[in-house]
Amino acid sequence: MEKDLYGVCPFVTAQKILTGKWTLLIMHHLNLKTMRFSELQRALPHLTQSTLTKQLRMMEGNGLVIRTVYSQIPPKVEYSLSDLGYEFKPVLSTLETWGNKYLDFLKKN
Amino acid sequence: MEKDLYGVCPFVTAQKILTGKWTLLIMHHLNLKTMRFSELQRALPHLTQSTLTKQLRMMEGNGLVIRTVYSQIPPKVEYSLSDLGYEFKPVLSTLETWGNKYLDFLKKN
DNA sequence: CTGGATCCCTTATGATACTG
DNA sequence: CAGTATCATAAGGGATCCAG
Repeated sequence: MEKDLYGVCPFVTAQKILTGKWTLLIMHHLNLKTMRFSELQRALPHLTQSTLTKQLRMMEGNGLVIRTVYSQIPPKVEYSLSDLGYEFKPVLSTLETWGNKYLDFLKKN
Repeated sequence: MEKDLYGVCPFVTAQKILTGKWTLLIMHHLNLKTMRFSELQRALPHLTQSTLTKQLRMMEGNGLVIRTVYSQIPPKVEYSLSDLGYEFKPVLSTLETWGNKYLDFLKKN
């Protein structure tokens, strides 16, 4: 990832990482456990295969996710969080709490 | 905001809210204090006027921001966080921490 | 000062079909 | 099983100009 002038602000940086429409959801699942590609697909039925692949590639490129390939037939690929990815956990927690408050808010309105 | 089937998950909800490229940054500033439109512009020199307006309208629509108009010449409009917006504060804190870790990571690589 | 109205462009996302 | 390739579309963001 390039380091431009805007990139010195933690919020701008965070925002960049979170742009992907499914990033948070994938982070959440991988935070619970390492998963295979097909497991992620089942857990996220609203993504197409190609979209999921792109998201994972992006997250891998950003250093959030580690991709482990087992050379065998049939192929097996596992996705897990990097150290940086695990450090994201507090954000997931607070975000989950807030997301639920927001859902309550929506119900009342 | 519509309530579709996906909207029962706090992460999906949160992701929707955070899609805006500048949402986090605006939240951060408004979390510190109520600001006028022109103050926000100065604080965020990389947004055009029209983009800032759109972002704020979106955040207002999402219930994060409150827009107060003072009927006077010249016009004065203040933006502040709603209760829901203030409850977002823990997310901002954890995100800031993580963003800084990420920046450190980038420096080393 | 605070925005509205347009037009344009890039990027993100999705559908579909094919492959080692 | 885990992708790739291609094509199509949609949405977000930005530039510019106008206005109460």
